[in-house]
Amino acid sequence: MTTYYNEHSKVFVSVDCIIFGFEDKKLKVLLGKRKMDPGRGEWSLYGGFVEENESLDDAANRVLLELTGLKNIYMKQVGAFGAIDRDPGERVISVAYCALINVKDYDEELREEHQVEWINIKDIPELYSDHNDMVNKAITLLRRRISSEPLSFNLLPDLFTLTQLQHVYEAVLDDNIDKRNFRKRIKTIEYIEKTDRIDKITSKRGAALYRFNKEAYMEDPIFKL
Amino acid sequence: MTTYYNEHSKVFVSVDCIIFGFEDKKLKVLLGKRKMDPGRGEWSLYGGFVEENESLDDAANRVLLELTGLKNIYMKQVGAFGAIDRDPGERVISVAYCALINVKDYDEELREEHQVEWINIKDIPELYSDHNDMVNKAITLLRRRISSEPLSFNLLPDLFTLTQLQHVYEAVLDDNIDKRNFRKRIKTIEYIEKTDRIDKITSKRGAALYRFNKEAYMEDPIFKL
DNA sequence: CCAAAAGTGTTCCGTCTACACCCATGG
DNA sequence: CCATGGGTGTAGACGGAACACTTTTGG
Repeated sequence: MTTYYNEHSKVFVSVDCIIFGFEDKKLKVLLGKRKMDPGRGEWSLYGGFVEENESLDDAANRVLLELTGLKNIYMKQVGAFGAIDRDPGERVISVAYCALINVKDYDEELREEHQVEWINIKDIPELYSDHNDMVNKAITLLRRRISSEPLSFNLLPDLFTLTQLQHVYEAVLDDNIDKRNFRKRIKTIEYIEKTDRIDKITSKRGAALYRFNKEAYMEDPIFKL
Repeated sequence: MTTYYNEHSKVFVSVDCIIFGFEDKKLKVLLGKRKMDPGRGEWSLYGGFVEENESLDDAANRVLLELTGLKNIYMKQVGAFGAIDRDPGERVISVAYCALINVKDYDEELREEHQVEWINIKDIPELYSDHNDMVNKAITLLRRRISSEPLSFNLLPDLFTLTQLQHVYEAVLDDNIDKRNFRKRIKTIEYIEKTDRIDKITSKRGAALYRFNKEAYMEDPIFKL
């Protein structure tokens, strides 16, 4: 093996996942208590080390799969965190990734098995290492992007009501939205399609179910809400 | 030394700098030909390895200082690049950083000594490894941010004319801007202050010089242009 | 005297915001 | 029959876009 860079030092690289879910009209993050040293017992994001045979993105997807059993999930890099002493054990540079999942797709047993919990973003405790910074940066990015990219649908089932969709925006942006104005805007977006299905769970009258037509969006990928 | 993570592998981590400058009404990037193997002779960003005694941000600032002699420069992380084979030599994960400098602050001799050149972003050649991806991502971020953060001033001298400022926006956004509308918006921004100095270099009539009052901005850091 | 860049207002149009009532149904 | 959430339109305010001429002065 040719060794070009021997005079330099190698470091551990990890990935940490900020996994967002939407439940009970609130934006939540998956957090657990660390099951290893250093930092055993502290609240923490779920993460893992990057191995030789995988890219950063692959590592993030593997970690997400390990935890949730879910594949082909929306994931985006949040940034690299590289303070010297960020990890109390050894030098570890970590790359944070943000994922958006539909809470109902996550098997409850698997969640309990990994001992992670959905924590409201307004009630996030002090976390291990710099994980609070990671979560805050992820929230900032999510807020900035949710109005210019069709991200919200990742937090909902395939079929959703307009009220649910509005609640997602209200939870992410932490602000109230006028119902009529919201629905007016949705009507102008062709690829948010009304289906003939009716949701009777959350209302007596029943609410029309909509779907995001990804193919139609892809033909003209412009999103503004 | 306690070793917690021995079962995992370490990798080299580098930083690469996308250094933007504004010259001749154009947005440019500092590029040079690689002076080491692998990839010797290929066009490339300027970079360096992250050492044990420095954070990622420190490493990026050190590399920038090595190249330009400049300190306290606006720098922002662009993202981590971690494909397995991105470096043809060995596994190297690289974190890209974007810097904005005033071209006139960069000593020409130092520039020639390092054999780097200002290349118009419209004429960027094929670059080493994934450096084209890094540059493209940096440009995308810069475009997104220049209208909501006071970045443009970093590309200009302390005193600048409104025409110069407009040219910066036109170069970054690659679009023409209406002069009257532009100046109207500038007038509403209190912390872009007209000075009593006149620039007689680029016009016979002379143009008023303005400055960005960072202290005034910091008191109420809202920027919208 | 003329070329070259600086400087300056108004009108129009589209977009965003505020706002309140009726509808359908399950219990 | 009533409590609960679903669904609908209009008017006024505001902000962005289009647009052309006068001023100054060095050469």
